[in-house]
Amino acid sequence: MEHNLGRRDRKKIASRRSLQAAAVRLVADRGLKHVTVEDIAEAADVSVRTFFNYFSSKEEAIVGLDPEQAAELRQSLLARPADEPPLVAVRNVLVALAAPLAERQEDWLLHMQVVRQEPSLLPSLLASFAAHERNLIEALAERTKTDPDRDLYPALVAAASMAAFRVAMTHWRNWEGKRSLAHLVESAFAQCAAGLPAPLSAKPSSGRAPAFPARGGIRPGVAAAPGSGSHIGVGR
Amino acid sequence: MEHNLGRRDRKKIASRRSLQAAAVRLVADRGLKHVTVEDIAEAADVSVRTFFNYFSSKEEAIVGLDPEQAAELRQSLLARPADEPPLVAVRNVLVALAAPLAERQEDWLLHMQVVRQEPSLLPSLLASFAAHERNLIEALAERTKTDPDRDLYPALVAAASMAAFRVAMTHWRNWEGKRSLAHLVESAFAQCAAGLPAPLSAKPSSGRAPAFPARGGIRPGVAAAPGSGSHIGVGR
DNA sequence: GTGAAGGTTTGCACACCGTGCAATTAGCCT
DNA sequence: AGGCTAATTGCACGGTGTGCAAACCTTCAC
Repeated sequence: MEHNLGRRDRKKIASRRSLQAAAVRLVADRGLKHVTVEDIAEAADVSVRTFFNYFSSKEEAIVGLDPEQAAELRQSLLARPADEPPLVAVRNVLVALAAPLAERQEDWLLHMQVVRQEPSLLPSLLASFAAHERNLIEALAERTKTDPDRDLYPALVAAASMAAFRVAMTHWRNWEGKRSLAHLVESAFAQCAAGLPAPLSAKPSSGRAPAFPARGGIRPGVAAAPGSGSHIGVGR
Repeated sequence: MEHNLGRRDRKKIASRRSLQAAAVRLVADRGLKHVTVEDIAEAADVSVRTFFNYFSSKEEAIVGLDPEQAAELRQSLLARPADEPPLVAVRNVLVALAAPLAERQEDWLLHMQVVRQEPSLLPSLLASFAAHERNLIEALAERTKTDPDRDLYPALVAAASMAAFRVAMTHWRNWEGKRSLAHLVESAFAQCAAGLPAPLSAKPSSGRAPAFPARGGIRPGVAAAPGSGSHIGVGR
């Protein structure tokens, strides 16, 4: 899949990967603030200037944003059978995307851990999500033959889908991979497709019964929940 | 509401507002790249160093992230009657929040226009959304008595709500305020609550006539090209 | 009113970031 | 081999963001 490329392009890919890996590794070790671009460049054995030929910032190197992945997602979505409702089609694509992701669990969990521990990476991360979302919107608009500038629908489905995926990823990390990512994604989509009814309350069949929780508490009793800090940095 | 503060605090607020206003105004004029922190500080008549006492970056000054607004949102949500389903409660809070926002349409549309024209602001903007989302998650978890670290539900509702609001805002801007923001928000939430069914199939009772003001002379340059290169600045 | 206490503003120094430019190096193709 | 093209590198330079200490307000107590 990468073997019909010349040495030049292979080196390029290698350099990029090397820089990304070095960035993640160093930041995991020392923390973002104690890693300079010079450090990363040195670890990848290239000049600082070359680093900036690949990435326009430290953050970008860590977040990654694979350009070919975008096109692939779009293709996958358009390839789904036309009789699938949009939300189902997106779900299937994302579930399929989750499989290979789960194979490299270790890498991804480390990656996500770094992002969690470094709030200042959040802006970049979310921006990359936004890029995927735009991609999704266009693909959905094409699929449903609606105008994304006039109609809420494609933007809504895309936003809800990304939200579902993001939430699933976050919980996957919280459980440290002990629950299947695909399962979490499916669960999230199922709840969205059901209109996000109140939990624990009434069965979906009868109307929105406001008859309420009664606080049965299905939650597993496992204590834990170390006070998850909720600092979010806005800015650089 | 601000009069029981000493002169000192009033000056602080004034400085902050002044800096924000100057930032937005200057960027709207010259473009982000041609505005330095020094320019902003000068326009607000404070030193550069003082600017950094208020904001940690240019971006933060523009995006804004009002700290008191967060607490207010949380309060509003907890104040909703307990028999409202979570999604409805959030919708009502956000619709209420949209009203005062629509009053200052001009300011907000300018603000949003600046953000749209400057993709490198997107990361910061999304991060501020994320901050609100975390806020929402905690409030929802409290309301539904679920553990946000173990249960998908509060995170899902929060994410979907923010998505609905964000999409509504975007479309509001696309229509330049010609459609009521509150209506758009309600419409978005209604579609979410219905589970985002495929469009065109079942028409809502009150048919939103898709007969649109055919793009006549409205806004020439805004809508970026169809092939809108999904370039999104990730990073600084 | 006066002065101490505590907060804010400011200048200065300094490290890091990100980019344009031009020279050099290395892969590619005939 | 030798020209062509693209990547790498060094250098210079302006902008960013922070620590520190001095100067400068408010506030409050006396």
